[in-house]
Amino acid sequence: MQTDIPVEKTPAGRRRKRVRDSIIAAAEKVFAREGESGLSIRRLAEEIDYSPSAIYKYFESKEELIDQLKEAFFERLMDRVDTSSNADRPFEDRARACLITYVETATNRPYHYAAAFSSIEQKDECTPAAPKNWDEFMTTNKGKAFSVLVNMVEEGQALGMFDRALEPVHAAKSLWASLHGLAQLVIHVPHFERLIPDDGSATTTDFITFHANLLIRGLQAQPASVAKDIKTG
Amino acid sequence: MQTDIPVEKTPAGRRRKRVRDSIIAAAEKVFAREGESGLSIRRLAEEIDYSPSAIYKYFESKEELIDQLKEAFFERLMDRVDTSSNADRPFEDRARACLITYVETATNRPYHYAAAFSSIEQKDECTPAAPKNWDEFMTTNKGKAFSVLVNMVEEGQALGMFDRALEPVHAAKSLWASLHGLAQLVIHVPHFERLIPDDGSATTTDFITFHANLLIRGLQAQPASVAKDIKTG
DNA sequence: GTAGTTTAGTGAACAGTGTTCACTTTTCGA
DNA sequence: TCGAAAAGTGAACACTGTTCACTAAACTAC
Repeated sequence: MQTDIPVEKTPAGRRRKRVRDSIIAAAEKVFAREGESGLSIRRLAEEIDYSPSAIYKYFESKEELIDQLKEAFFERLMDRVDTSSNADRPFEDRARACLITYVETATNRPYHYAAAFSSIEQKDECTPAAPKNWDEFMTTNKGKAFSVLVNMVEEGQALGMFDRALEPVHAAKSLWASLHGLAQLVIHVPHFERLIPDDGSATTTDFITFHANLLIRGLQAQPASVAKDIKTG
Repeated sequence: MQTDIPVEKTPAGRRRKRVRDSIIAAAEKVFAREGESGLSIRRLAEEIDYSPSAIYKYFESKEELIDQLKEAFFERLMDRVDTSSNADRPFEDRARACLITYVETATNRPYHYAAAFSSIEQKDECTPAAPKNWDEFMTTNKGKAFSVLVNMVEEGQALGMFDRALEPVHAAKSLWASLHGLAQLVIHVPHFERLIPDDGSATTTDFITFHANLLIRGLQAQPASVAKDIKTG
């Protein structure tokens, strides 16, 4: 029983990988459509024509399986955000695109994104897997996605477009929170984008753009009288 | 079986209310400490010394019970945000306090706040309870909390402190998203406030204040060259 | 090629969940 | 006091994740 990453070059190893992948594929299919509550081990087993207990030869628990889905999703998210922040365009366009990509990728796979933030921090030390310090966090896909934001802030500051008084990591955390929040509201609040008194026909994309513009505005260099209000830590 | 709001002036009615409240109290106690996963009907029944099926004489389902907890929490949230936005202080202080109160109240009851946004919108019409239009939403406690934000934006615009080019409801939605996101990250990302490369000693409150300041900055009146970027819908 | 040891896969079972339903007991109004 | 309505119960149903003894296949070493 070796569910991690050892050599898989022997025929048996390939066969094992094939089965494992088929489990993940089936799980992905169900999960994307119905989320965590729709995905049961027994249903999964039925879908791939194995017995429920067989799955436990490939994954230690349901949680580990779902963690794989979440990590894979975050890798994708990180990749897309990174790509759009490296495009060959003026900085402000790239910055905006980067923010918009984050929210759109998240909302396109609502169950994945929602599940990725569904566990709650326990104040005790019962979850040893949680990255405690900065370096550990930065090896996570979440951490990598976050570092894209930090780089973006720093580049904006270097260009003189963003306020240099802002601590880049703080500003990036603030940005992350704002993006995350919009994604969550779009996912969890029914018809969030249509929540307008006169029932305007604004699309989700329109509002995401509006939000991104507002965030960028907050980061921009300000008259001294305003900027001095911001404490950097 | 009448689980809603009829007259409760008769002795039997009072007794019924007492039992119902004791169920809610027990549920609240467990839920605040362990969240939805720790709260089972059987455990709840044990705690109040009734049989599990007795609970179904008072609540139609576990979901209805939890919905009550969530609504009560949101009423409290709304109340606190409203209070801090009506204090006798300069506008900017009130605005900041209002934003900070939202996040702090949310993070003080992590399971309540997380649970309040845990259901996912179904594109079909399977959830008839979801408020579809603006007016219906505004009768919700969520809606009322939201309207506090709208009022705040409008007051800031009237005072000339916030950019009048911003559509108030859009700006409020953007604000809500940013606050919601910070609350969620603090709740769901372990040690979010301590996520600093040099392990600075910034507290959660410090960061919430930083975030609020940044948001207010984004709303403030801008030079025309910047403000024209914002589309209002 | 055969013996022995891993590995793959299974079915039954355990402990738990929300929920229902026939049933008894209590309460209360006429 | 009688009868109806409500309160409360225990057993059962259909699920869930997970474990474990067990068999069947596959690989390693002689």
